Amino acid sequence: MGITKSQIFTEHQNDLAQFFKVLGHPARVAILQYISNQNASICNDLVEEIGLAQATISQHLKELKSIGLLHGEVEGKSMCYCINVERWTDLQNQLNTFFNNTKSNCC
Amino acid sequence: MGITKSQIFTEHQNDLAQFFKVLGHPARVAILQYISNQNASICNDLVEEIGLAQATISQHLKELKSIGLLHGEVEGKSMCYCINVERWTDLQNQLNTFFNNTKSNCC
DNA sequence: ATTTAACATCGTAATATTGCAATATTAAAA
DNA sequence: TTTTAATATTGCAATATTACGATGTTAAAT
Repeated sequence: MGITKSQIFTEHQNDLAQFFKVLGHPARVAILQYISNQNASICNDLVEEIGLAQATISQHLKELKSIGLLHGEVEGKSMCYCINVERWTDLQNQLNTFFNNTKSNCC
Repeated sequence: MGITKSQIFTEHQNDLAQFFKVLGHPARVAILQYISNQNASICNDLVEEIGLAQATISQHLKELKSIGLLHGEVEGKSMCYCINVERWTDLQNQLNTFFNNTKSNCC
């Protein structure tokens, strides 16, 4: 069907999966890394750096914004995008909690 | 197009994104959590616990196996699935490295 | 040997995602 | 005011994902 049955999972499971999902595309990984190296970035730099069409980069930026990982500031005609460090750290902690709670031995 | 342009990204970016992607479905999060709580699990338990069809659970298990996170052992007619702790820890370290390297202040 | 139980795989329908061209929108520059 | 530059949005085509019924496969139980 292509539709995820979110109703049968907990809110936490859905949230966690949503975070992972947004990070689950190489363009979005690359965007985060590039912004981090530059300490900030305008969209046009990303288009040239990454090599996807402007519309496509814009879409990926939107998804990263949707989970609060990026925020953009208008700078004249440009947008300055940067990582929301507080959210970034929060997310890292959440993922580590998941990893630590899910470790187990077996078989 | 629906097709990711993997060629334009580094192997590391693609690998990282692939890990995130596999974890980016609530059913797979739920499977990992359940297996962890039980310390191991047979597929049929998961079908009852999670409430997806057997074929669907089997498919999700396959994806978790594809990144080495789970391994299954034949136990008579059943399969005993469990988390590959070594791989699990390795993955956690990789993700933390990514998070630590990608932190940045801005704007 | 048959049956049964537990999984895996296949085929398929429905929906989601990716990517881009075309077209807004917005603000500075001319 | 018109132009230009930078980004967002829309509309689509191609491919991927999710889910499940039906059908294999395998090993224990009868």
